[in-house]
Amino acid sequence: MEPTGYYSIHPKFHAAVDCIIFGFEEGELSLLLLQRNFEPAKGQWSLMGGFVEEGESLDDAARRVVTELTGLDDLYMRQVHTYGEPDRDPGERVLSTAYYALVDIKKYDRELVRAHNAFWVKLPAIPRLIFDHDRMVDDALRFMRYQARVKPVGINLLPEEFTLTQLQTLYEAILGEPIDKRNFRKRIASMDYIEKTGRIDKTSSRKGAALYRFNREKYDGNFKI
Amino acid sequence: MEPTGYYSIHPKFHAAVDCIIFGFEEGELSLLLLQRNFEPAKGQWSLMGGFVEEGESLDDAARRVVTELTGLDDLYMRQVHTYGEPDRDPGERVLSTAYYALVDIKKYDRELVRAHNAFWVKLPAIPRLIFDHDRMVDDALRFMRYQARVKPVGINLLPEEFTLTQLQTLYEAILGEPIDKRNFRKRIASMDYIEKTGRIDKTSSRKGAALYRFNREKYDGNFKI
DNA sequence: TCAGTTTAGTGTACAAATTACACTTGCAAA
DNA sequence: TTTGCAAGTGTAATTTGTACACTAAACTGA
Repeated sequence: MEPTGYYSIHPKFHAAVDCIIFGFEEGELSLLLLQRNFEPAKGQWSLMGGFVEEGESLDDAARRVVTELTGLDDLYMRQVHTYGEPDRDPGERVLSTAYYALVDIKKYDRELVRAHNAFWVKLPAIPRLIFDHDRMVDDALRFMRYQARVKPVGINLLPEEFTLTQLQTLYEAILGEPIDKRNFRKRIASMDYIEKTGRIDKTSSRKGAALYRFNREKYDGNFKI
Repeated sequence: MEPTGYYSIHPKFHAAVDCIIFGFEEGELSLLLLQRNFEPAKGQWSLMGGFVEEGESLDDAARRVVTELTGLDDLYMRQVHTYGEPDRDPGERVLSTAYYALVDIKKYDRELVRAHNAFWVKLPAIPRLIFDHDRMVDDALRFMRYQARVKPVGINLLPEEFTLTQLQTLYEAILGEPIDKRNFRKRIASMDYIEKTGRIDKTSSRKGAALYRFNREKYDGNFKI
């Protein structure tokens, strides 16, 4: 179609994806981080990442990388930002696109995670990360918080069925502030796409708590931004 | 530092930036678009774009590209998204990062724009664009609208000093809906970082309208979101 | 000079949304 | 049967957002 010479006078670069993998447990957000037992930056902490391959879209690369580490498919992932400073990777020039992923922390493949020398680290205890990964985490967290304020994305961090107390604790963790229980439940009650399953969770209280579920069809029908 | 072999087994890609350049005139948002008199896709409409060069960051590349076209420096620009589908450019594989820029439409360099065969096109009249540039415009517009709702970014589309009527017309154009004049002025009055200059604009009314200015120091001091 | 035209500028009442706040219920274990 | 524990529930006050119409100033042209 076009003369390939048009493109070939311009440089090419490695393209990578780095994934900020969020989990939720014990009332706190966690990240799945690698203590790198491989080069470059062996021994240091980093995000899970990987290079984009021929014929693979950025989104697919990000998905592949998270699946490689967790064994999970069907992930909620969103692109955050692309980092393109010439010296951001001290080895060679690499353009890296950050994605965040939301994961049900009960479900990941422990073997795969162990094999990668990866660990869930609670947010306040995040160690210093290599390159510009600290900044990626900041940006992803800000973006995820924004999205959680306007869409029920956080639900992807919980199991299929969850109690309202779990949901509230999750939102407190995401937003970083306590929420009034009655106001919270009033708001949830007004969302018809969060519906009672009729089943009861007995693990965390003697009385038992009603289990709820996210109804995607009802939600998509409403599309309140 | 690291063995370069680590990187070299992975493919490299062209990296481009494409810029959604917004202007504001006669109560409407416009985009600065190219009617391409060069390959590829000669004859079709596209965004202004360019390849990322060695040693140049993504942000710098986007800035350079907009400056090449408009002669303007000191631009308000934000990264929108990176598009990485393998076949998005039918010529060769190119990863493209979209940026939006806000430009005072009174100030650009007409010679440069003419030389590039570029034209300001009002939003509702945007033609079909090449590749995935339509989607880039959609995404940029959505992102810019969101930002305009929470920060006074739109002010970058106006001259240094502006009347409240201009500002209201701008926000009506950005949000795509009419705004009540009294409520609008009430809201602006509560923002101490939009301050009267004491000067009067006589061009658009016999009575004359007070000129206002954005005070960055006061705004940064407040950091409301 | 006076009537007409044009845009700037101003306040109040109502509705809606958000916030603050404390006790009762049901169940199981001791 | 008593105790402990988390689940579940309503109302009043405040804040925020929305609807709405006239006067003021200055120039123009008859």
